Amino acid sequence: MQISSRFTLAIHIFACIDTFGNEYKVTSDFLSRSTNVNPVIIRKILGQLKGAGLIEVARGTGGTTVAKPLKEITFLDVYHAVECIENGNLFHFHDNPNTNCPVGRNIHHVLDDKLLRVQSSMEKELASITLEDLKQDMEKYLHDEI
Amino acid sequence: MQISSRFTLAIHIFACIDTFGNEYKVTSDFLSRSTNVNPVIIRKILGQLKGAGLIEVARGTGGTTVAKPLKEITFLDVYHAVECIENGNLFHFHDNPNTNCPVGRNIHHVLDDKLLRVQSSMEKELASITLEDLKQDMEKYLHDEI
DNA sequence: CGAGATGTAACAACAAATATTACAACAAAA
DNA sequence: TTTTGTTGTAATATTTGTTGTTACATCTCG
Repeated sequence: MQISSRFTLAIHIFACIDTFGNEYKVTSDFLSRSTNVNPVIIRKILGQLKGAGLIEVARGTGGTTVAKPLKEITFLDVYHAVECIENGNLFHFHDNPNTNCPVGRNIHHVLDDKLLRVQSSMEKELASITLEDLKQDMEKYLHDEI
Repeated sequence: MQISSRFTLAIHIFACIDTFGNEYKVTSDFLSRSTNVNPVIIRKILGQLKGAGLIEVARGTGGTTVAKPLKEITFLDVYHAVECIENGNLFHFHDNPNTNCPVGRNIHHVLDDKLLRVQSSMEKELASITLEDLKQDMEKYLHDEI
Protein backbone atom coordinates (compact mmCIF):
# COMPACT_ATOMS: atom_id res chain seq x y z
CA MET A 1 0.00 0.00 0.00
CA GLN A 2 1.12 3.48 -0.79
CA ILE A 3 1.22 6.39 1.63
CA SER A 4 -1.97 8.42 1.13
CA SER A 5 -1.90 11.42 -1.19
CA ARG A 6 -2.87 13.49 1.85
CA PHE A 7 0.85 13.90 2.43
CA THR A 8 1.72 15.36 -0.98
CA LEU A 9 -1.46 17.43 -0.75
CA ALA A 10 -0.36 18.88 2.57
CA ILE A 11 3.02 19.80 1.12
CA HIS A 12 1.28 21.35 -1.90
CA ILE A 13 -0.85 23.38 0.50
CA PHE A 14 2.21 24.75 2.27
CA ALA A 15 3.77 25.62 -1.08
CA CYS A 16 0.64 27.61 -1.94
CA ILE A 17 0.62 29.47 1.36
CA ASP A 18 4.31 30.31 0.89
CA THR A 19 3.87 31.44 -2.68
CA PHE A 20 0.50 33.20 -2.61
CA GLY A 21 -0.09 34.04 1.05
CA ASN A 22 1.00 37.65 0.71
CA GLU A 23 -0.97 38.31 -2.43
CA TYR A 24 -4.16 36.30 -2.04
CA LYS A 25 -6.34 34.90 0.70
CA VAL A 26 -5.59 31.17 0.64
CA THR A 27 -8.97 29.50 1.11
CA SER A 28 -9.99 25.87 0.73
CA ASP A 29 -11.53 26.81 -2.63
CA PHE A 30 -8.29 28.40 -3.78
CA LEU A 31 -6.37 25.27 -2.73
CA SER A 32 -9.00 23.06 -4.31
CA ARG A 33 -8.39 24.73 -7.65
CA SER A 34 -4.59 24.50 -7.42
CA THR A 35 -4.58 20.84 -6.37
CA ASN A 36 -7.63 19.66 -8.31
CA VAL A 37 -8.98 18.07 -5.16
CA ASN A 38 -12.38 18.51 -3.53
CA PRO A 39 -12.53 21.45 -1.08
CA VAL A 40 -13.94 19.25 1.69
CA ILE A 41 -10.89 17.00 1.47
CA ILE A 42 -8.73 20.12 1.65
CA ARG A 43 -10.58 21.34 4.73
CA LYS A 44 -10.09 17.96 6.39
CA ILE A 45 -6.35 18.17 5.80
CA LEU A 46 -6.29 21.80 6.97
CA GLY A 47 -8.00 20.58 10.14
CA GLN A 48 -5.29 17.98 10.71
CA LEU A 49 -2.50 20.49 10.10
CA LYS A 50 -4.19 22.94 12.44
CA GLY A 51 -4.57 20.22 15.06
CA ALA A 52 -0.83 19.63 14.87
CA GLY A 53 -0.18 23.33 15.39
CA LEU A 54 1.41 23.82 11.98
CA ILE A 55 -1.05 26.31 10.50
CA GLU A 56 -3.76 28.71 11.55
CA VAL A 57 -7.10 28.81 9.78
CA ALA A 58 -9.29 31.91 10.01
CA ARG A 59 -12.80 30.85 10.86
CA GLY A 60 -15.54 32.95 9.27
CA THR A 61 -13.36 35.32 7.33
CA GLY A 62 -11.32 32.52 5.74
CA GLY A 63 -7.66 32.08 4.82
CA THR A 64 -4.73 30.06 6.06
CA THR A 65 -1.33 31.03 7.45
CA VAL A 66 1.69 29.11 8.67
CA ALA A 67 2.02 28.97 12.45
CA LYS A 68 5.82 28.70 12.77
CA PRO A 69 9.00 29.61 10.91
CA LEU A 70 9.29 27.36 7.86
CA LYS A 71 12.67 26.00 8.91
CA GLU A 72 11.07 24.67 12.08
CA ILE A 73 8.56 22.50 10.21
CA THR A 74 9.89 19.22 8.85
CA PHE A 75 8.34 16.78 6.40
CA LEU A 76 8.07 14.39 9.35
CA ASP A 77 5.85 16.87 11.21
CA VAL A 78 3.59 17.07 8.18
CA TYR A 79 3.62 13.30 7.72
CA HIS A 80 2.63 12.67 11.32
CA ALA A 81 -0.08 15.32 11.10
CA VAL A 82 -1.92 13.83 8.13
CA GLU A 83 -1.02 10.15 8.09
CA CYS A 84 -3.13 8.42 10.70
CA ILE A 85 -1.36 5.10 11.08
CA GLU A 86 -2.26 2.44 13.64
CA ASN A 87 0.01 2.75 16.70
CA GLY A 88 2.39 4.73 14.51
CA ASN A 89 3.62 1.50 12.96
CA LEU A 90 4.63 1.62 9.31
CA PHE A 91 4.34 -2.16 8.96
CA HIS A 92 1.09 -4.01 9.46
CA PHE A 93 1.90 -7.20 11.42
CA HIS A 94 -0.41 -10.19 10.94
CA ASP A 95 -2.63 -10.27 13.99
CA ASN A 96 -2.49 -13.67 15.67
CA PRO A 97 0.60 -15.79 15.06
CA ASN A 98 0.04 -19.19 16.65
CA THR A 99 1.64 -19.18 20.10
CA ASN A 100 1.72 -22.99 20.11
CA CYS A 101 4.27 -22.82 17.30
CA PRO A 102 7.86 -21.95 18.29
CA VAL A 103 8.17 -19.63 15.31
CA GLY A 104 4.71 -18.15 15.84
CA ARG A 105 5.42 -17.18 19.44
CA ASN A 106 8.83 -15.67 18.67
CA ILE A 107 8.32 -13.94 15.34
CA HIS A 108 7.49 -10.64 17.05
CA HIS A 109 10.62 -10.76 19.20
CA VAL A 110 12.75 -11.35 16.16
CA LEU A 111 11.10 -8.91 13.76
CA ASP A 112 9.96 -5.92 15.77
CA ASP A 113 13.35 -4.26 16.19
CA LYS A 114 14.21 -4.79 12.53
CA LEU A 115 10.96 -3.22 11.35
CA LEU A 116 11.54 -0.33 13.70
CA ARG A 117 15.00 0.22 12.24
CA VAL A 118 13.49 0.51 8.77
CA GLN A 119 10.76 2.86 9.92
CA SER A 120 13.23 5.02 11.83
CA SER A 121 15.50 5.34 8.86
CA MET A 122 12.61 6.58 6.77
CA GLU A 123 11.43 8.99 9.46
CA LYS A 124 14.94 10.31 9.94
CA GLU A 125 15.09 11.22 6.28
CA LEU A 126 11.65 12.85 6.47
CA ALA A 127 12.86 14.86 9.46
CA SER A 128 15.89 16.11 7.52
CA ILE A 129 13.75 18.03 5.02
CA THR A 130 12.10 21.30 6.05
CA LEU A 131 9.46 23.50 4.48
CA GLU A 132 12.20 26.09 4.09
CA ASP A 133 13.98 23.69 1.70
CA LEU A 134 10.72 23.32 -0.18
CA LYS A 135 10.31 27.09 -0.42
CA GLN A 136 13.85 27.58 -1.73
CA ASP A 137 13.41 24.96 -4.43
CA MET A 138 9.99 26.21 -5.43
CA GLU A 139 11.28 29.78 -5.75
CA LYS A 140 14.08 28.55 -7.98
CA TYR A 141 11.63 26.84 -10.33
CA LEU A 142 9.25 29.81 -10.36
CA HIS A 143 12.13 32.17 -11.12
CA ASP A 144 13.42 29.99 -13.96
CA GLU A 145 9.94 30.02 -15.54
CA ILE A 146 10.03 33.71 -16.34
CA MET B 1 -1.67 3.51 5.01
CA GLN B 2 0.38 0.74 6.47
CA ILE B 3 2.48 -1.69 4.48
CA SER B 4 0.43 -4.86 3.97
CA SER B 5 0.87 -7.75 6.39
CA ARG B 6 1.92 -9.82 3.39
CA PHE B 7 5.45 -8.65 4.19
CA THR B 8 5.57 -9.88 7.79
CA LEU B 9 3.78 -13.02 6.62
CA ALA B 10 6.45 -13.67 4.01
CA ILE B 11 9.17 -13.27 6.63
CA HIS B 12 7.27 -15.59 8.96
CA ILE B 13 7.11 -18.13 6.12
CA PHE B 14 10.89 -18.03 5.66
CA ALA B 15 11.37 -18.44 9.38
CA CYS B 16 9.21 -21.58 9.26
CA ILE B 17 11.11 -23.05 6.32
CA ASP B 18 14.40 -22.37 8.13
CA THR B 19 13.22 -23.84 11.38
CA PHE B 20 11.10 -26.78 10.27
CA GLY B 21 12.22 -27.53 6.72
CA ASN B 22 14.47 -30.41 7.71
CA GLU B 23 11.97 -32.04 10.00
CA TYR B 24 8.58 -31.45 8.35
CA LYS B 25 7.14 -30.85 4.92
CA VAL B 26 6.28 -27.15 4.95
CA THR B 27 2.90 -26.93 3.20
CA SER B 28 0.45 -24.04 2.92
CA ASP B 29 -1.64 -25.76 5.59
CA PHE B 30 1.33 -26.00 7.91
CA LEU B 31 2.08 -22.30 7.35
CA SER B 32 -1.58 -21.44 7.74
CA ARG B 33 -1.56 -22.96 11.22
CA SER B 34 1.63 -21.21 12.29
CA THR B 35 0.55 -17.79 11.03
CA ASN B 36 -3.19 -18.09 11.68
CA VAL B 37 -3.88 -16.93 8.16
CA ASN B 38 -6.01 -18.58 5.48
CA PRO B 39 -4.10 -21.15 3.38
CA VAL B 40 -5.20 -19.51 0.11
CA ILE B 41 -3.60 -16.26 1.21
CA ILE B 42 -0.46 -18.22 2.05
CA ARG B 43 -0.45 -19.85 -1.39
CA LYS B 44 -0.80 -16.46 -3.03
CA ILE B 45 2.24 -15.19 -1.16
CA LEU B 46 4.15 -18.39 -1.95
CA GLY B 47 3.34 -17.74 -5.59
CA GLN B 48 4.78 -14.22 -5.37
CA LEU B 49 7.94 -15.44 -3.63
CA LYS B 50 8.31 -18.20 -6.22
CA GLY B 51 7.82 -15.67 -9.02
CA ALA B 52 10.70 -13.64 -7.57
CA GLY B 53 12.91 -16.73 -7.54
CA LEU B 54 13.24 -16.78 -3.76
CA ILE B 55 11.63 -20.16 -3.06
CA GLU B 56 10.65 -23.36 -4.80
CA VAL B 57 7.24 -24.91 -4.31
CA ALA B 58 6.65 -28.58 -5.05
CA ARG B 59 3.54 -28.94 -7.14
CA GLY B 60 1.49 -32.06 -6.42
CA THR B 61 3.58 -33.52 -3.66
CA GLY B 62 3.71 -30.27 -1.71
CA GLY B 63 6.33 -28.50 0.38
CA THR B 64 8.45 -25.38 0.10
CA THR B 65 12.21 -24.81 0.07
CA VAL B 66 14.43 -21.75 -0.16
CA ALA B 67 15.99 -21.21 -3.58
CA LYS B 68 19.20 -19.41 -2.57
CA PRO B 69 21.60 -19.11 0.36
CA LEU B 70 19.88 -17.16 3.14
CA LYS B 71 22.54 -14.48 3.25
CA GLU B 72 21.78 -13.66 -0.39
CA ILE B 73 18.15 -12.83 0.30
CA THR B 74 17.49 -9.40 1.79
CA PHE B 75 14.33 -7.97 3.34
CA LEU B 76 14.17 -5.69 0.31
CA ASP B 77 13.96 -8.70 -2.01
CA VAL B 78 11.06 -10.02 0.03
CA TYR B 79 9.41 -6.59 0.17
CA HIS B 80 9.58 -6.16 -3.59
CA ALA B 81 8.28 -9.68 -4.13
CA VAL B 82 5.08 -9.28 -2.11
CA GLU B 83 4.35 -5.56 -2.04
CA CYS B 84 2.76 -4.63 -5.34
CA ILE B 85 3.05 -0.86 -5.33
CA GLU B 86 2.09 1.39 -8.24
CA ASN B 87 5.22 2.28 -10.29
CA GLY B 88 7.25 1.25 -7.26
CA ASN B 89 6.45 4.60 -5.61
CA LEU B 90 6.07 4.61 -1.85
CA PHE B 91 4.19 7.92 -1.91
CA HIS B 92 0.88 8.36 -3.68
CA PHE B 93 0.97 11.73 -5.45
CA HIS B 94 -2.35 13.51 -6.03
CA ASP B 95 -3.22 12.93 -9.66
CA ASN B 96 -3.85 16.22 -11.45
CA PRO B 97 -2.32 19.34 -9.95
CA ASN B 98 -3.58 22.34 -11.89
CA THR B 99 -1.01 23.25 -14.54
CA ASN B 100 -2.46 26.75 -14.79
CA CYS B 101 -1.23 27.40 -11.27
CA PRO B 102 2.50 28.12 -10.87
CA VAL B 103 2.65 25.90 -7.80
CA GLY B 104 0.51 23.20 -9.41
CA ARG B 105 2.73 22.87 -12.45
CA ASN B 106 5.99 22.80 -10.42
CA ILE B 107 5.08 20.75 -7.37
CA HIS B 108 6.28 17.54 -9.00
CA HIS B 109 9.65 19.07 -9.93
CA VAL B 110 10.14 20.22 -6.37
CA LEU B 111 8.89 17.16 -4.54
CA ASP B 112 9.84 14.12 -6.59
CA ASP B 113 13.52 14.00 -5.65
CA LYS B 114 12.75 14.55 -1.97
CA LEU B 115 10.22 11.72 -1.90
CA LEU B 116 12.69 9.49 -3.67
CA ARG B 117 15.32 10.27 -1.05
CA VAL B 118 12.95 9.14 1.68
CA GLN B 119 11.98 5.98 -0.16
CA SER B 120 15.61 5.14 -0.92
CA SER B 121 16.63 5.54 2.67
CA MET B 122 13.93 3.08 3.70
CA GLU B 123 14.86 0.60 0.97
CA LYS B 124 18.53 0.86 1.85
CA GLU B 125 17.75 -0.19 5.38
CA LEU B 126 15.57 -3.05 4.13
CA ALA B 127 18.44 -4.17 1.91
CA SER B 128 20.82 -4.24 4.88
CA ILE B 129 18.92 -7.04 6.63
CA THR B 130 19.19 -10.61 5.33
CA LEU B 131 17.30 -13.81 6.04
CA GLU B 132 20.51 -15.11 7.57
CA ASP B 133 20.21 -12.36 10.23
CA LEU B 134 16.64 -13.48 10.81
CA LYS B 135 17.72 -17.10 11.20
CA GLN B 136 20.46 -16.22 13.70
CA ASP B 137 18.08 -14.21 15.86
CA MET B 138 15.33 -16.82 15.68
CA GLU B 139 17.74 -19.56 16.73
CA LYS B 140 18.85 -17.49 19.68
CA TYR B 141 15.26 -17.09 20.89
CA LEU B 142 14.44 -20.75 20.31
CA HIS B 143 17.54 -21.81 22.21
CA ASP B 144 16.77 -19.51 25.15
CA GLU B 145 13.30 -21.04 25.41
CA ILE B 146 14.56 -24.41 26.51
C1' DC C 1 -28.32 41.62 8.03
C1' DG C 2 -25.82 39.47 4.03
C1' DA C 3 -21.80 37.45 1.87
C1' DG C 4 -18.27 34.41 1.95
C1' DA C 5 -15.75 31.14 4.80
C1' DT C 6 -14.99 27.08 7.77
C1' DG C 7 -16.26 22.70 10.24
C1' DT C 8 -18.70 18.56 9.92
C1' DA C 9 -22.02 15.06 9.09
C1' DA C 10 -23.85 11.87 5.93
C1' DC C 11 -23.46 9.18 2.13
C1' DA C 12 -21.55 7.24 -2.25
C1' DA C 13 -17.99 5.27 -5.16
C1' DC C 14 -13.99 2.90 -5.42
C1' DA C 15 -9.90 0.23 -4.36
C1' DA C 16 -7.13 -2.93 -1.61
C1' DA C 17 -6.68 -6.44 2.00
C1' DT C 18 -8.13 -10.51 3.81
C1' DA C 19 -11.18 -14.63 4.30
C1' DT C 20 -13.60 -18.44 2.34
C1' DT C 21 -15.44 -22.05 -0.74
C1' DA C 22 -14.76 -24.76 -4.59
C1' DC C 23 -12.40 -27.26 -7.89
C1' DA C 24 -9.11 -28.53 -11.69
C1' DA C 25 -4.37 -30.06 -12.22
C1' DC C 26 -0.63 -32.51 -10.45
C1' DA C 27 2.76 -35.95 -8.37
C1' DA C 28 3.76 -39.68 -5.71
C1' DA C 29 2.48 -43.66 -3.15
C1' DA C 30 -0.42 -47.55 -2.53
C1' DT D 1 -4.38 -47.20 -11.98
C1' DT D 2 -6.67 -45.40 -8.34
C1' DT D 3 -6.20 -42.84 -4.18
C1' DT D 4 -4.44 -39.17 -1.45
C1' DG D 5 -2.67 -34.88 -0.38
C1' DT D 6 -1.26 -30.78 -2.35
C1' DT D 7 -0.87 -26.60 -5.32
C1' DG D 8 -2.87 -23.00 -8.36
C1' DT D 9 -6.59 -20.21 -9.18
C1' DA D 10 -11.24 -18.41 -9.83
C1' DA D 11 -15.20 -16.48 -7.73
C1' DT D 12 -17.26 -14.20 -4.08
C1' DA D 13 -17.82 -11.79 0.40
C1' DT D 14 -16.44 -8.77 4.07
C1' DT D 15 -14.10 -5.15 5.83
C1' DT D 16 -11.45 -1.00 5.81
C1' DG D 17 -9.46 3.24 3.97
C1' DT D 18 -9.48 6.82 0.40
C1' DT D 19 -11.54 10.17 -2.11
C1' DG D 20 -15.62 12.73 -3.86
C1' DT D 21 -19.97 15.12 -3.08
C1' DT D 22 -23.99 17.45 -1.09
C1' DA D 23 -25.80 19.85 2.56
C1' DC D 24 -25.92 22.81 6.23
C1' DA D 25 -24.94 24.98 10.78
C1' DT D 26 -21.72 28.31 12.33
C1' DC D 27 -18.66 32.05 12.18
C1' DT D 28 -16.58 36.82 10.98
C1' DC D 29 -16.66 40.98 9.01
C1' DG D 30 -18.29 44.65 6.04
